[in-house]
Amino acid sequence: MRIGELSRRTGIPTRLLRYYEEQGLLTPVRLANGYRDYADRLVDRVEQIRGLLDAGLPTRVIREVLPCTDNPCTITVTDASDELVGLLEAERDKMDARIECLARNRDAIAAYLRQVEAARKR
DNA sequence: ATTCTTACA
DNA sequence: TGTAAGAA
Repeated sequence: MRIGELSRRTGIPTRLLRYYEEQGLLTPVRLANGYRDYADRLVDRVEQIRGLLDAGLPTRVIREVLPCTDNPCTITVTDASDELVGLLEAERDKMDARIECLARNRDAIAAYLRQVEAARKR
């Protein structure tokens, strides 16, 4: 499929799909006319990338972790560099911190909503 | 009509 | 990330 269809199927603007390619996150083949040709399986890949990006991981880290997700993860475990491990540990900690922050805000909002509900019944 | 590249806000 | 210009 060409970039337009992939964009429709993933909800990601074509601008970003080209950007992901530039960052080495996607590697579509080229048609004779120069148009990018994306394999169907790349739809999942794009969703994968979105998830990681939304989680706050920088593209340089995703670039190294992604190949680990679609291939049999045997060789990847072997060549996990100390640097990558450190990067991922740092990302994990950031995620933990954000989860805690979100949980607090969620609880605060939930409490507020309960108050609103109680007030309406009276 | 679609996509491509490059460049700028 | 969004948008624009010019070419294919």
